[in-house]
Amino acid sequence: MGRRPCCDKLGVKKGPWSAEEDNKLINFILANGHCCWRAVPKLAGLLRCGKSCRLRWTNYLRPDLKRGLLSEEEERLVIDFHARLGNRWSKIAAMLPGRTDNEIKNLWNTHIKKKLLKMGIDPVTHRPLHRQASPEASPSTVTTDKSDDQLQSQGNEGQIPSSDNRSPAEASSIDGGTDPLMSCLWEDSAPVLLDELWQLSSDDDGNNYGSVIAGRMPWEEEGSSEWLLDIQDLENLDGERSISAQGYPRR
DNA sequence: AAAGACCACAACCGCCACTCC
DNA sequence: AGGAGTGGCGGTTGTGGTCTT
Repeated sequence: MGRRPCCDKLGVKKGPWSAEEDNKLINFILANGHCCWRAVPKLAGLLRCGKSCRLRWTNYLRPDLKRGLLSEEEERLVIDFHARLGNRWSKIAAMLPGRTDNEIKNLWNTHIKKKLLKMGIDPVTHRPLHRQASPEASPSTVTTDKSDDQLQSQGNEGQIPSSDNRSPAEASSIDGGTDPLMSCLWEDSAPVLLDELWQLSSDDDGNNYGSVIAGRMPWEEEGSSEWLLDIQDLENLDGERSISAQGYPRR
């Protein structure tokens, strides 16, 4: 097709966003919304491409974003959704309100993957590593002698022979068509029914994940309005920002 | 205290899907 | 029908902070 780049490289700023740029983008979108991302930088007076603006907004500036580390329960959800969906970060993120695909992807690559490996669980297939030594143990062709790098580059392709990027678990769920959680996910529905779905669904080994979510869901915890404070911080550009250039206190 | 290694995460890149004309 | 434009996704990279030697 031969498409144009999303922006002509000339005169377009790249790299980390300044507080002033953030402020401009926030003010513009809160006032006007974003009808067309390509037009946003021009209208907002930013020397950025629309794609960069969209990314900055969705991954960092969006008012409904949660900040800070994922709770253990959120982490567990990510692991389970990954087992079912593979590297479909946006789908996974959609089930965790206030979290972005980028955030979850980063978390997976930096934390969870290592954690699972440490526990002897293959982060790709979500099966015990030693079980994969036997040919019939896993539908995957992954073997234990693969390095972490190989697993990474393999992504979820290693577990998915078909071209549609489905994990074996999700493929079987879809083919079976009986998993309410999966049907919810595939229908892109909001996570409002998640509690019930967790209670209904159980994994291959019969574990009932409903018990994991016995109490409040992670996103019900307080702090969902912290963005207001953050925006106020951004608007206070003359003073010292209480948040770092990345937008939240660093570790 | 300094240097190098390692880690975490924001941002970029390239591709794909969808819509419009 | 198919080209062009746009949004969105997943993989990767760059950068700054922290840790280790």
